[in-house]
Amino acid sequence: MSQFWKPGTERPRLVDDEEGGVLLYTTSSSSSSGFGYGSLEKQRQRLPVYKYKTAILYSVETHATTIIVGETGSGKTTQIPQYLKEAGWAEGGRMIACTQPRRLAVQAVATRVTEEMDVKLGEEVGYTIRFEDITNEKLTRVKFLTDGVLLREMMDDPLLSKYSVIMVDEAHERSLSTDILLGLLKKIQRRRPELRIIISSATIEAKSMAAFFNTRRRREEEQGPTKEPAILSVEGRGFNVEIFYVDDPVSDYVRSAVSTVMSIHDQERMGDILVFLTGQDDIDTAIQLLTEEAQSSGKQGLVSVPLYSGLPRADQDLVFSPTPRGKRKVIFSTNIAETSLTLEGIVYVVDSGFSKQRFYNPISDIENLVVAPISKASARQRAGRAGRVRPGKCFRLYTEDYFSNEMSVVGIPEIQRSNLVSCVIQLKALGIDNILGFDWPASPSPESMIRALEVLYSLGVLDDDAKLTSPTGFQVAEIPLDPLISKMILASCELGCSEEIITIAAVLSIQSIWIPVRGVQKQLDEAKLRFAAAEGDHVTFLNVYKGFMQSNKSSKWCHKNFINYHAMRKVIEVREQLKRITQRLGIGLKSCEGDIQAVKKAITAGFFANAARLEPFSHNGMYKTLRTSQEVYIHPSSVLFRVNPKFIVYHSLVSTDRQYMRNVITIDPSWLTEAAPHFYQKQLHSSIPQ
DNA sequence: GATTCAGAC
Repeated sequence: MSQFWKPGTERPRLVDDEEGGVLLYTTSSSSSSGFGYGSLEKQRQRLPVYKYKTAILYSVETHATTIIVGETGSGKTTQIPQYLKEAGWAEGGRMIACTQPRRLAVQAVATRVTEEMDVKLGEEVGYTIRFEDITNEKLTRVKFLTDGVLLREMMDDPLLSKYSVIMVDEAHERSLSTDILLGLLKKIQRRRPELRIIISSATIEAKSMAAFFNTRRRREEEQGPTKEPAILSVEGRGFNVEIFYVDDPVSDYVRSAVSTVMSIHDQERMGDILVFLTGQDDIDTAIQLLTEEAQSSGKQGLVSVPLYSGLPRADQDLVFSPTPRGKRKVIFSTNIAETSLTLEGIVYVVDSGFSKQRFYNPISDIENLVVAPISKASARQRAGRAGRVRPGKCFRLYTEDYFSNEMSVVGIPEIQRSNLVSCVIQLKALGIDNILGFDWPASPSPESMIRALEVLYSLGVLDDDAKLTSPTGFQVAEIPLDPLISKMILASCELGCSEEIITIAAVLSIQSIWIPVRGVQKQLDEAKLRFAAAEGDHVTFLNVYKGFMQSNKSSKWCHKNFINYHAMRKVIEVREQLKRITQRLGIGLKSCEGDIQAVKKAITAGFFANAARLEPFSHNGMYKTLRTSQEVYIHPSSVLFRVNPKFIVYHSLVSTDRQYMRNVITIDPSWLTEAAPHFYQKQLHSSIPQ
């Protein structure tokens, strides 16, 4: 698909864009290979953060916590770890850590810093992300890592004692793992007064971060660093972006976005356009509309490109290919372009004012994906995307009055919108007993916490005192997956089908192994039938995995069978990791040699709470969950769709117009009481006929 | 016969 590349020319490079996003250069002129040490050093000194070097180092020396407010392009991410290193914070066997929310950013920043320091990656400077540890225990002094990896490291070293300074980058994004990490770092600080924390954040969040880390008590005699956090601001290097609003609210933001693109193309000078929409549906509709309108009005020179994370890699690459001469590229994107990817050459931004967000309802225990208004912070971030190469313009498809008076200042932190089962078990594993009293940067609702505790208790992971059980609780915590999946893996060891179950676990932990196609639905269904198992989707995954391995992991084979090759590579990676972990836990892998009943019993051992029963006289395939008698249906993508077996266990619910069960297997209801007698005791004689 | 924003161990 990358037809814009000439063979033999350089492919795009990943380069840190100073804010955790990744900028993809396509021109060889920005390659650093042409620069010697001297000019790299000059480049470093030209970054805005350079002027603040002394102030930053002084503040870190004298304050337990320093908050750096750094705008786009300030250079904070690449420079501050180097300043700390130069100032001696990595001496005496200590290390400097810098966390990022995203893997790609970790790799890009680490690579950039090794170039600037003229060292080899994995020696003095290294990085760790899942599946990839490019560090050397003896040599590495500056380490970049995802915040999720740092959380995992705490399981072995709860006080993170090998680090002298921990810099948490992009804290304003308030991702789940960043918030957990911040809460834990505050606790560690009390035990390790010598530890320094640097939090880099956007303006809007700085004050609340400072309040959170302010542990100074009145009249307290202070020793060591000041407890009250310091706040330092570093200006960015973005260009000015002029903001335009609509006069009246728009009723259809997709249509409105398309007509805005048309008028930009008509009236504004050259430069690419980035349009923020909510999902694949919006994006496909918008591209179709734009094509039609351009055709009917005879306008030429527009090249529209979709961008969302589920897009196959080859199609994603189109976004980074240089815009052909005399053409204007229009990128229709989800939120992926707001923080995760930085696009070069964008001069105009069209902001719909919406994004899809996950919300969790602890009462019904259902996670929903809904189109919701974005925050002011997001709107500013989106607008900023227009000012990276020259002054730009941002067209907001909402009124100025709405922006000023109705938009919330910041979004709801992820921790308040999520199922907390994984989070709670992680805290428990770190010895935090009083989960409900944990000091968070933003507290999740008590209902969510209690629901998580209930689920973990029902899995046998927590005991009556809400302490981790031994060995089950500790083992489940050790496995980096949803605790329900981890429990399934542990059960499979006893049932002698762990070889099969870790394959299923790996498939369930990635989005989808099928190619997301529209229009060729029929072929996809036929391909699926080749692997379909009467027992259900999980067993079907085993058939797919077997076929993939027999094809010698062939991408051609995947293509032929409508299977996502990259997803299968990931399945293999996760599976390898699970293999290592089970070995470490001392539970060997065993195959059940085709005894599918054992496999289904293991699945039931983890997912017994997700059991449903077909309504006796249902003509439309209506099921009711055994636990809450909720109305649910088998998802049309399941191999058991329209088969409608009497009793099933599902992996997850997706709710649209109905509640659909995704990934289901048939079960014998007696396995439920076998797997979780405590859970199904009451229902034993009422809802489960024996 | 209907779809899943983004991210991570």
